[in-house]
Amino acid sequence: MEWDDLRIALAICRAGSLSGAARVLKLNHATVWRRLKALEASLDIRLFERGPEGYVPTAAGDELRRAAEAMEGAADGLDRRLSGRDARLTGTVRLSALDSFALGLLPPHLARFRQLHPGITVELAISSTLANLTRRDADVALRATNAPTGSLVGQRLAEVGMAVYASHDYLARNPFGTDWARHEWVAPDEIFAHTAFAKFVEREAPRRSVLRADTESGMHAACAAGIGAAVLACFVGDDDPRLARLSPALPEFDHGLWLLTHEDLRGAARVRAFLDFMAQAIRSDRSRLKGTPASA
Amino acid sequence: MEWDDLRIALAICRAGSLSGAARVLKLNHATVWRRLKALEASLDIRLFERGPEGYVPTAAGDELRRAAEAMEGAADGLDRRLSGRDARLTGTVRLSALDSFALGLLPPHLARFRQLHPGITVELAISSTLANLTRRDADVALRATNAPTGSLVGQRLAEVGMAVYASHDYLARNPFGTDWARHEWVAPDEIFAHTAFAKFVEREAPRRSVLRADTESGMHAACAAGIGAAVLACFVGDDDPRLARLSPALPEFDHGLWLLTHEDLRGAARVRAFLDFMAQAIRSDRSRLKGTPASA
DNA sequence: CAGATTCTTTGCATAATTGCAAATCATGGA
DNA sequence: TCCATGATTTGCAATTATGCAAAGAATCTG
Repeated sequence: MEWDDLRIALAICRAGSLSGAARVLKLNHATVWRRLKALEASLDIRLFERGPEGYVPTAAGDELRRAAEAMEGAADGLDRRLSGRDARLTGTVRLSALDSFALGLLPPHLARFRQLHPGITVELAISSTLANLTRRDADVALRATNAPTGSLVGQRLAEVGMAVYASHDYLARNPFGTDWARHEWVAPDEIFAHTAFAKFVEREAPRRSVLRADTESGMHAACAAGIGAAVLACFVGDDDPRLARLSPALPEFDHGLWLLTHEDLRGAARVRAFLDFMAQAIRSDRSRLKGTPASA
Repeated sequence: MEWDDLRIALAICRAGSLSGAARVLKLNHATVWRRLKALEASLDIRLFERGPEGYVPTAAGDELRRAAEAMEGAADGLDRRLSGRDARLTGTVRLSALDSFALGLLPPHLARFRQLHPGITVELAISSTLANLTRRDADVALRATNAPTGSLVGQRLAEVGMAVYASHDYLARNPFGTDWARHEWVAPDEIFAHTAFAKFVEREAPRRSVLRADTESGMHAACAAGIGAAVLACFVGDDDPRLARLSPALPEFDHGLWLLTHEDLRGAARVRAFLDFMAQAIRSDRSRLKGTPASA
């Protein structure tokens, strides 16, 4: 099956005639006719009914139309990117985000933003949930906090719910439900002993931490691997089929998710575009982020 | 731009040579060469670097690859639907993979496999580079090892190169080049003190580990955040624009990447399909995995 | 109804593409 | 270093695809 024959059949679908398609494709109409005839022969399927309305796609012709449109989208997107014609907005936006957001929430949104604005390079600076590892300047920060500080301005997009999770494997071996003291725990590294989670584990299950990690992704991986229970963000835990949730969202861990930028960057077109896009994208995820039962 | 030329360029991406692509496409190699040359001329962009590794896609070549794969998915899906051959294969394939492969290498291939075989569910069990966290059974394992063990059989697909990386921010503050003893290090957690990397850091820079992690992803994130230098897989470090490579691929860390399965699963159609697909997909990434200078 | 217009289908000549074979290049092994 | 092997690049002839023009069919208008 020749891919370019699919393109020709698509043009026939759209024009409703061979000569119309030929004009659009800048081919001789005889060529269009022959290529369609060859395609129908190779597939051994009639793609069009020929009648007073001209060429009308059969059911198979409709299937072909959908596939060919997807191919056209991919090819045209490639053409625009390679020719540099799709570069209205340019520049770099530096985004600082926590690792669980960077890995669990942002990739599809960043991919979509990239499609919309291929001229904008997003530099993602991953920082740890459990520590503020760097003082690097970022144009935009996605922060789990309860209020913006300093010269940062922004908008609160969602509540981030946290809950207790454990893997099905682990639970098969440790069927203790919500009896936290009997569980083994994947806990924050000791340098983060001041966090709410660390305090929770020390209070509820002293000396039951069997593994410690310094990133939420690390704890997530270890929890999923069956080492122990952990308190994870609901949007991370609920999306992982290996995990079961053992508690409702715990209010003592709740915090807001803010999209922040520097006051003086708000007018920059690329930053504006990014902020607008990310705000809308993350808001569309807010029930998932909150971890309400509807999304469990 | 001819759609069928994109298909040819995709075959070159995968085979890494003109003659390899010609064999797959059942074309004469001279035809492949000319069609590529014509495509590069029409786009006025170089799509491949030609070197000792064969044909290696440029950035534009990678763009083309993605678009062509999407087109291929649409075309193949159409072919199957029109021929009634769709949905032959069903079932579950459980894949065990190391976290750096799971996060850095596999997602596009798994997405592609899903397109080809929507009836097959792939369950991904992520395990840590640095520890074998679980004894769960997997149908297929992607392992960085030097020989298969036990009842596992498989094929060696690539060399995985490891090298020293550090972020540009870190290097601006610590311009010590290859003087390892003066660097600060992101190192494996102490429970993994037996690994080649841990021994390397103890030998080259005793007591200079400023942060430890129990996953390669965690070390990667910390290295990228500017905490210190780290030994990372080349396919992870080279693809991260925040990182600079401070060494060539280090032979003492080199290991093979094997695609393994149980002897008794080799005949299962879904596993066979998965193995065949993944072997070809990962082979096409082999120069990236090896971390040769051409891809740095 | 006849004529004009448009579309589809076909035959032939021309142009473009492809395969074949050879020359050239690069790499690995003895 | 030489030889073998495989890959890339090039020239020529053969094959295939395409355009041109004409024949045939369908529809519309006066």
